Amino acid sequence: MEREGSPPTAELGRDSLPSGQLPSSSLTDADWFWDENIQAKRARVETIVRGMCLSPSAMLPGSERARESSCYPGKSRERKRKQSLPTHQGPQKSGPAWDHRLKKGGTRVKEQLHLLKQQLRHLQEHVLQATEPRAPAQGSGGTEQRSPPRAKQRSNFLSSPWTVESKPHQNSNKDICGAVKSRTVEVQPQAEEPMLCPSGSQALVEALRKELNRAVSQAVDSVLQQVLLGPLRHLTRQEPSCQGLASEGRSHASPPGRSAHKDPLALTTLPRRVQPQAGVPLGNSSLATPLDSPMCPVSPRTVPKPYQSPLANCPLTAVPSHIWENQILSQLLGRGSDGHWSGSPPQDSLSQSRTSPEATQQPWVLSQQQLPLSFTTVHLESRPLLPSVKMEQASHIQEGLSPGHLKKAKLMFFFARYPSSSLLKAYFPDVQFNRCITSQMIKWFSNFREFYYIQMEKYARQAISDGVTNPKMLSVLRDSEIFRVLNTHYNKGNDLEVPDCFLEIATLTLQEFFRAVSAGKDTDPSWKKPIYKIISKLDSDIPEILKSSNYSQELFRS
DNA sequence: CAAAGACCTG
DNA sequence: CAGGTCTTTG
Repeated sequence: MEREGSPPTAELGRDSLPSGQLPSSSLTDADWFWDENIQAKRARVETIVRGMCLSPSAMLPGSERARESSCYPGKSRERKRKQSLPTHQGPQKSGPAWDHRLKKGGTRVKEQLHLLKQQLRHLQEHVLQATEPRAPAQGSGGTEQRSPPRAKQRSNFLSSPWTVESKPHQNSNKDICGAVKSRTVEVQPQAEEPMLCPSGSQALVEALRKELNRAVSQAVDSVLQQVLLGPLRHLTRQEPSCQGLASEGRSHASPPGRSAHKDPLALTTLPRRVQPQAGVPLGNSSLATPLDSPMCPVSPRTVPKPYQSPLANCPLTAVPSHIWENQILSQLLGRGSDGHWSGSPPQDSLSQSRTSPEATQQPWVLSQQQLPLSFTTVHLESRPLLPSVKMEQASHIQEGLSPGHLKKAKLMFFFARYPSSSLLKAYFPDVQFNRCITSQMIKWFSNFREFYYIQMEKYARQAISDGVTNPKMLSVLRDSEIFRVLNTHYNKGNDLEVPDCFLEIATLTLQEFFRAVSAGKDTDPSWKKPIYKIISKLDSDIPEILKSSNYSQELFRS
């Protein structure tokens, strides 16, 4: 009872920021090198194939969005602390020797590679068959534009005054949602491109065939390497602009007590270092509707829908491809591998950044934007071709929790502060839940909240001592100091663009703390409880992409 | 009384 | 972040 009031206040001095830390270095040189290398390969393949058939303008949004996160904020990152998770998981720890797996997997994978190659060849033939009859019919005139402009997605981040100014380095999230891109699957849709070829010129077809062959082989190689080295590194890139789509239609829930804050200044949370840029209406944009992007729908604490309507614009709901991809990788992997080659130093990242926009695309994203019909066709068609190797699809279900899981949990915190255990289970399909695991995860979120509330209280008090009187003056914007702190804590690697809904919640929380403290409520031992209660009702739906088990792995490696 | 959380500590 | 304690809740 009594311990509630005192302790937090003690350290609320504005100086006690948990900053000044080092980046947790988890990338090995080898990882880097291979990744770049493979990216380059992919790029070439894609370029070739596309160059053959597509009118250049067709699918490119026009800007190449450099997604290389090369320039991290020189800022201090979190304390580098070993992520001690998998180690001491007490009871249900299975301590597999990872390197073993790798070795064994090596040969097996090779065999599978051959298999794959063959199968892909089959696929090509299918493709050609599909192409030839069609080409003459089409004639040279009818190259229609098959890619609806992707402006819609882009507008989200482009139009955001804050995104632009506050996080120039955060470019991991350009496209729409969707997260994982699979080298394997990706090639296939490309292979369908010939349909677009204007004329039925034999030469073209012939050339195409050659290139296809080459491309496919390369792609397979790439996949193999990837799989052996760092399966999912950089594979996923969260696209938050879609979170809103994950739910019904309430794009704009405004919980009671939440209102638009139109104050031109967000004093406390706007650190001195922020100079409003010309033309960027910093504060006057209402927090409630910062972007045209949908807000996270605030959902009452209900059971998460296991599957969102596939009718949503957001391709991330294309679950099938997802699973599909899992299967492929699983097969190649045999089981998750953790191989680290020792290799050459990193290479130029130029080639990569050049092509990164496409490289970042996900198969199912492509499918909707660029390959309306063909993708599904190929996709379905090719499926049976693959594996003679059946594999338990949910292959890498592990018992312990990996650092990747932790990362993912943190990202999830942006959407849900109080996830139920069932929600957690739904979002960690690759985790074998038991009592310990569950409580550990719950504990994680408990810790997350702790940090969160401490920060909120701290900044609220700071605002008060700074002379702020109107809670509406407070808001958490992307350039706020508190935002930086939070982002650093929950999203170190900028794996995800912090969703606007989180900013809203944070703002609200901040204001609530402000009100409470300035009203002197903090003398009450349990004065925070009402705030907790409010916040606990404001969890949003979590984007489906986060559900992917691959996502954890990807995060693991990055 | 058990479970869920907050809070404290290391 | 994990462990432990203490409260609260149902």
